[in-house]
Amino acid sequence: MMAFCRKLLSPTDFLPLPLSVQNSLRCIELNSPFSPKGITGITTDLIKSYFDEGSIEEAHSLFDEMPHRDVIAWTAMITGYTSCDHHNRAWNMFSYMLRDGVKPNAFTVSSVLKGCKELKALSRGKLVHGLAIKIGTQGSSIYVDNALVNMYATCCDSMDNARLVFEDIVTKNAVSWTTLITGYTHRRDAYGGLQVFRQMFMEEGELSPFSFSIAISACASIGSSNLGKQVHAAVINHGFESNLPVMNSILDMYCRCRCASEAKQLFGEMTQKDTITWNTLIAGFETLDSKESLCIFLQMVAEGFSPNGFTFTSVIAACANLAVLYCGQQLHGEIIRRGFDNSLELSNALIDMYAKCGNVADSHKIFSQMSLTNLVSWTSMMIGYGAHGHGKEAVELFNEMVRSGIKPDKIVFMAVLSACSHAGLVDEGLRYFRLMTSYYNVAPDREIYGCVVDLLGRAGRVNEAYELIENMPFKPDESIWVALLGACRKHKQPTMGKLAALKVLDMKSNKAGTYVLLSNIYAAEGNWADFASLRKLMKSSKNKKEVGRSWIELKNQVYSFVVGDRYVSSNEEIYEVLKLLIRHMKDVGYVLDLDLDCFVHDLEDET
DNA sequence: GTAGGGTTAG
Repeated sequence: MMAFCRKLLSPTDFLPLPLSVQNSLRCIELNSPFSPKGITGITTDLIKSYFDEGSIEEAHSLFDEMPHRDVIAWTAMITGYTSCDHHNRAWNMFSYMLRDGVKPNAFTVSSVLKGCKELKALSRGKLVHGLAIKIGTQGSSIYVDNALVNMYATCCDSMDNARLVFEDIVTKNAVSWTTLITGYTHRRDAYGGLQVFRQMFMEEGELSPFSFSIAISACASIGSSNLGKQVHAAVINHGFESNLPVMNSILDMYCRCRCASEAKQLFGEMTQKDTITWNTLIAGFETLDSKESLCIFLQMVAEGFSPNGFTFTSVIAACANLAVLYCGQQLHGEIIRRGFDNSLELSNALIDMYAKCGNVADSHKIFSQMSLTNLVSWTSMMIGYGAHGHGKEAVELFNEMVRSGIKPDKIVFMAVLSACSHAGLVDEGLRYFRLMTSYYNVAPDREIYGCVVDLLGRAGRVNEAYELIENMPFKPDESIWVALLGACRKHKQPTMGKLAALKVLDMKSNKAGTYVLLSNIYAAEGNWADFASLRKLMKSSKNKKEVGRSWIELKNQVYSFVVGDRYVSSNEEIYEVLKLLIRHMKDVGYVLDLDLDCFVHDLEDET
């Protein structure tokens, strides 16, 4: 015992120790040897300090040396391990505690349940639930009840249990409500979450800003600005407008519901802003208007806010969307200067950016230099290869990924199938389509079938593509027929093309492009009666084909233009570059597809 | 001396 105290009080330990631990030791000095906490209490205090500083091993050895460990000390260890994401060590501590005959209290039970929740370990959670009933903590501690709801709401297939425990809570507090709403929302049942949110008002439950943020995030996840606006109004009515996380989630909701002007207005009216506010707007505009997203980024820096990894991930994605290589490279330099270049997510965004800017070699350079990769890194690299027609490299990368132990998901299969499709590796692609279910146990969905239709269609195997559509376990949607129609157009298959076009129009799709393609087919087969009636229909419905837009980056400025654009034509330098590009395309053997494209443009001019 | 819920990435 004396040796233990001497170790604790040794002045040589003071200097390298974290500040909070030093403070605890000073407290011992002040109180020792007649500390009111007792030596066990002071040591527990120290253990907590070590965990707070992330010094796990120090906390562990201190606990090992404790001559007497009470329930509070054990619980501090369990909580400490849980806070450092060492959930299995927390569970082991709990087992040792029970083995030592120490009776857990409500603090212990709620901490252990949190660990079960993090591990999504339902069976362990159920054991603890049983124990909680046995020792009488369920129903007597709101912390235990809420932790049970949280554990069941997070584990798979146990939402009913979460609901049962929740309904049994006599005095539900704000945490109980928020936990249940979060449970539904995080398992992608936004309507379920919003229903509980509504129930909370009806039962006059305790309101808190937390429940408002999660309800808003539920509205965002279903893209309902209508519901989002209602919750926004409730936020104002209940005086939560001054809560920054709530306002940030409303901003995110407007962005994700594609309400750009509402988002901009709210942002302008917000009196308080933090990095998350800026990042939310920048990330939101990355998909809504990438150029604007870059402008907001400049504004953020000008106003003295420090961009972080999230910020750079969004602006790099914006550069990818705009295909502005020079801008992306400058930002990459800034990322390295600021030391964010070892971020996994950011490296993934850079792989995508370089590939979309036509520089797949630099994508690979980033990919190969990454110390840590995940499924997204491999997928981004495969998408990059696929888009550049390097199907073989994409397939090799897929095999390498599987060898490295990463389990493929649906999206990586889409990347491989698309890469095979663009490189004409039809049989290779079909092999992966088969392996997907038979070997990798990934269920193909409608989008995967769309990829396979595209794979067959691009190669001109339109009949096989049609057969696949007819036999797939889903009702074909518009995009699948559009893919087949595109293939028929490319391979000049008017009969199948007519069928696909009629299917698209059957789906009440008012896509003018489909009308144009169908009328082209009628014209080509000399069916002038149908051609004329379709053109009449197009004129009456005022359908206009969305204009195809191209862009060119010149001297750090992006110019966007459409066919016959006078603005671009008047800029001599751009015109010269375009002429150069066309000459280069002809030199490498590209033949302009004039017959159909001119027809489309003629029609556009007329409508 | 030990316990809880929310907002930003293929």
